[in-house]
Amino acid sequence: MARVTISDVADAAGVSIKTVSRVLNRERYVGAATQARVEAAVARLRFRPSFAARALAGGRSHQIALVCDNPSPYYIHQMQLGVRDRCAAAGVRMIAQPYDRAGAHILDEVEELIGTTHVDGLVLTPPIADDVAVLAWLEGRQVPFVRVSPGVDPARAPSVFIDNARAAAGVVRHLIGLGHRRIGFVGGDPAFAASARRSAGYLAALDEAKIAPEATLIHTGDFSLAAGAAAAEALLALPAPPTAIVAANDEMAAGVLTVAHRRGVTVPARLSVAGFGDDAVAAMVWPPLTTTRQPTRDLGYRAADLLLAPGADAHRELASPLVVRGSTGPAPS
Amino acid sequence: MARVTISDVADAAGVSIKTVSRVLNRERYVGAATQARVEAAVARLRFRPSFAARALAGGRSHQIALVCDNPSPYYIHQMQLGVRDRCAAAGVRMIAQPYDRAGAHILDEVEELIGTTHVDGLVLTPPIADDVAVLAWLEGRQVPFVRVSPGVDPARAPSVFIDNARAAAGVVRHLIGLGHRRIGFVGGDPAFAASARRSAGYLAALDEAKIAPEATLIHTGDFSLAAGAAAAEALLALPAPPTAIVAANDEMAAGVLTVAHRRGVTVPARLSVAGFGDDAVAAMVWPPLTTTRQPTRDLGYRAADLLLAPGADAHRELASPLVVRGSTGPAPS
DNA sequence: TTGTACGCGTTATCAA
DNA sequence: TTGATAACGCGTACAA
Repeated sequence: MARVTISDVADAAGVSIKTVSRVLNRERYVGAATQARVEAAVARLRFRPSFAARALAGGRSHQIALVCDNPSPYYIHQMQLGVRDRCAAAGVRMIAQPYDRAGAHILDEVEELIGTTHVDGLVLTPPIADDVAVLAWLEGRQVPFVRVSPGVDPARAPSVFIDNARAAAGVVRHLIGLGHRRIGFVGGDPAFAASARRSAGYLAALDEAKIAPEATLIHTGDFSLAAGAAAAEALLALPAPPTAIVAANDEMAAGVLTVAHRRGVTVPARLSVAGFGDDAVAAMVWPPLTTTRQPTRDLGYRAADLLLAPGADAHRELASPLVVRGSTGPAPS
Repeated sequence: MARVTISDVADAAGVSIKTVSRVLNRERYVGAATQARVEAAVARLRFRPSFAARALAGGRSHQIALVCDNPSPYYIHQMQLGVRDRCAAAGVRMIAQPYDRAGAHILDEVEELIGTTHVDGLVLTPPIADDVAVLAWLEGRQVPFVRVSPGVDPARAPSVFIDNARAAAGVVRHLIGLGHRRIGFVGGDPAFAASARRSAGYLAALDEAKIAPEATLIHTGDFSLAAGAAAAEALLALPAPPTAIVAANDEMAAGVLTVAHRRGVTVPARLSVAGFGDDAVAAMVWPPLTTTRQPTRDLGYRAADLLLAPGADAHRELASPLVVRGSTGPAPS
């Protein structure tokens, strides 16, 4: 019942506690035989070092925090699993800290998180990754952190990201290649830098094909399913409705599909819908696309890697997950 | 940039560190004036007590963990937010610990979690809430924990839950009241106790109405959207397809809807679909139901309350979220 | 009502 | 290559 401490292990192995500590921290200068004895004792006693004590004495807590506040539960979940996997492999604990933007005062939350838990580092996802007050405070405290998909001041700290404009342009280009000319767009929450980039990509692809953008075909959402549905209602009620709709994330694409189905618009015979982003909702479209890419989890992997093994290239652009999702078909003639 | 400690606060307030500690822990016997001075100093210095030190010295870490491994990101997200809210109000930090069942050895994970982090308690969600090895180990270590929706041995520890059988029966009864006689059912993952209860409710309601259950109308899924879609494929291809389908959770209901739409089956004119569970995917059905209930977050609230303020009724049955979701309409004649 | 001395379990420093 | 000892920041027991 009582906690097993380092001294217990030391006694069991017949060495001093400092030696046990050396083995635990993989320091140099430990005799092979000694090391084996210690490791055996650790395993036999099921010894687990106390993070509290390690943090107090050593200044390292062996924990990092994943701070996220995102509209998509799928995104959060994949990110959590991705970061967690890499942390586990590195012997570090990830503590997930979900927030809701409504709760305001994110800086206070971060200050308290750092002050109380002593985490060794942070992974920040949008929109917190772009909160300059948070960034400044962390820099001041010299707390290591990695930004996921940074928008403002992207070179400011280590980060992982994809080229959102290029990826969005690719999706639109694909639709244009299928013969679509009237392509609707449902943009994301402006609070997320990715939204603007995806819009830019949409416009760039249209421009490339000499298609003039039309204001009535462009809507702004907030990444929620309901927003996708609302945009689709408006788009499909147009006198000249689009033959294809691109949504800035998969959840909004699902919302578009829902409305299309309800209104009896066949997809893709009369409409093509392309989502963008996580694999999450991909299964909702038809046929369900089984992609090998897991963009969000991948971002989590890389973010954790960057935090745990710094020194490598600090700004990683991941290959864009340029998967065209949804029931994309040729434009009706 | 050095850490602000209790002694700094003590100096600033002109008292001893013990007095500061008293104020922090809201102990009795502190002069009003003293308390005010200390609190002022705490605020001015932005002092944050170190969890590590508190855990070491006092045995309390002021942290609890939410351990979940669930197929639905929506569920996890709502649960995390619910538990987090209550913890924040109580001055306790929630550290979310998502797992994937594939990773096996959940007992090891829990042992390590407790051993290293010293969390003061655990919230366990299904299926971990029913892992008897984990339960036994926690009891042995006297670690407080709360089970969410326990299946096996439900009285074994404090828990929060709803009456799944009753709720499922209510949904089915509602459909029967609309004239439906052939009602399909897509069950959940057998690893989750709730699945069996929901099936039982379905059967009970049929029995009540003297409707004989048909094997071809009953499918088993795993709570995923794809499983709902697969079941719908089979059900709608039947010579005598059901006029209504009940899914054991909302994600599978969404899968059913997707397939129905794809096959040109109008909902609800020719088919009614009822999901069950989280609000999450409710918006996907039509018309979007705005319910005031948030069943999963509610479970999180209560679970946290139970853990943080024990002594109250240790086994809380929440009112069943008996909301019939989806496009339920009368049976076609 | 307030303060003093000790210990929690680990790492860091320095000596052996 | 190892071991003794002093921190780390806070709570607890006791004394004042």
